[in-house]
Amino acid sequence: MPSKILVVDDEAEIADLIEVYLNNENYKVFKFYSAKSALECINTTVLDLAILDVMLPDINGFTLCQKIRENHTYPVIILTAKDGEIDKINGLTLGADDYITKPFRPLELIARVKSQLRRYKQYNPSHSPYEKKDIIAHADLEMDVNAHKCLLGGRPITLTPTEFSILRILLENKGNVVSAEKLFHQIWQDEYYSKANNTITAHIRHLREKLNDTLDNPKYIKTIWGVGYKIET
Amino acid sequence: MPSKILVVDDEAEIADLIEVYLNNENYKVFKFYSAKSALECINTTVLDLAILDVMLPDINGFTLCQKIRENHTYPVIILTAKDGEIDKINGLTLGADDYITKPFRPLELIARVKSQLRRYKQYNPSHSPYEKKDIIAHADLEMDVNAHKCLLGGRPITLTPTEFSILRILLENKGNVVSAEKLFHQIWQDEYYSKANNTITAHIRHLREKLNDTLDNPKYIKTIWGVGYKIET
DNA sequence: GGGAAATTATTAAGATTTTATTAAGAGAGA
DNA sequence: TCTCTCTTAATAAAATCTTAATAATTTCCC
Repeated sequence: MPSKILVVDDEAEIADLIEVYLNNENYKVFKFYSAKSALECINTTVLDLAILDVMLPDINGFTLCQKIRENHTYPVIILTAKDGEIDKINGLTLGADDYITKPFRPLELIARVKSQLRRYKQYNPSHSPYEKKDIIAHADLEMDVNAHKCLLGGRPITLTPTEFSILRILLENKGNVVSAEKLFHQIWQDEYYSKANNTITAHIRHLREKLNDTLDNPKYIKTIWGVGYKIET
Repeated sequence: MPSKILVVDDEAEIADLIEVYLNNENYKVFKFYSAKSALECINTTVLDLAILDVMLPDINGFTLCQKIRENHTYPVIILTAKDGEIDKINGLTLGADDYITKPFRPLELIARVKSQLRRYKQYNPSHSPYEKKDIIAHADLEMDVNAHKCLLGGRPITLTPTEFSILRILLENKGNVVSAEKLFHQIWQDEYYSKANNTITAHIRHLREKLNDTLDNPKYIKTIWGVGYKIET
């Protein structure tokens, strides 16, 4: 399975150039010209590396990097036109793994990408392609994230996008409680959240219905009163 | 435990300078002016990172890097006077994790060191000296903060959010007395507190009930008269 | 030191508030 | 039109807080 790489740069020529070089190395590229459009990808796709430009029109690269770090540990390479030392140090401090100044030499970029991927995957068995999970399984539940399929005891059940996301997030945090607020923010980015909002509960109900979960003895989604929901390990 | 960093450079001033900066960050530095003398250290010491100059009198930095990679996976940063693209690409291809050209800015070097260590240790639990799990244990009590679980002698007991918070705060201050007022403020931020308020006491009672604590000889939550509550070490 | 008086803590039960579930239907978007 | 999402309102469940009575501990005055 080829590594999946996120590329975000508002200068289309540069993003396109990077894409060409990465494709040439057989990587799967997810290219975006704005941070906002990239955010959805970050929250729904299992990625292996991200290349972010700092100067984006909507959200800057540093912030985007932090957003990634909230839930992921794959390497992040920051690209920038500025060569300021402070900038570099900031970038690296905020969770980036490498910092490359424009204009860069494509082959060096590729070399740094390879180096980061080697560190991330080869030297770190838990991230290696063999154990890599685009398929999340738990008990007799099985989710194929890319295919957007969900099997319950071998039988397919149809989930709406939101239901799918909720179940995926809960499974990714298997064993830990996830608050309604966190679910909300993971799914709808940083929109306003209020406790009066009942949508998460509604979707949870639909999910439990489809999973045949009873409230008094739920097999999958447990309610932790006053805290959130969780799936037991 | 401070991270252990190998520094190899035949230019003594540079090696010494790096050592000063690294010591300043509380790293333990193993400094050598030649590759040969460094080799023994590589084979006998458990290191966390290596900074290697390319132009060494005896064995060049690339070779040294490969020697390290024969048995170790900790990050290697290559230093060089040359800014050639081919060199950089070679270095990164041969197993290095980063490549910095001289003259370099010390703070950038430090930032890159930190970034590499973060990747190596923090993002990769198997190398991390401390467990990442958020578990507080005391006697036959065990709290998993993320899972919002509490085990008493291996058996799960269900605590309400407030009870959970109180027990957590007491355990975090194990050995020290925590006043009712402090508990109150930790849990309900900076709301008004009055001694007439009996809520903390009520929750303490529920907690003791669930923990099977008797008042005359409490195993967990002791009352310090006129002061507060504490859990003995 | 002994013994009220004052202070502080515990207990228990039930009212209140908070939080979660349910169900049905309106609204948006394909 | 159909599915999905979100809202509303009613209901249910659980946790929290209050009250008041009781118990324990300290204070302090003789």
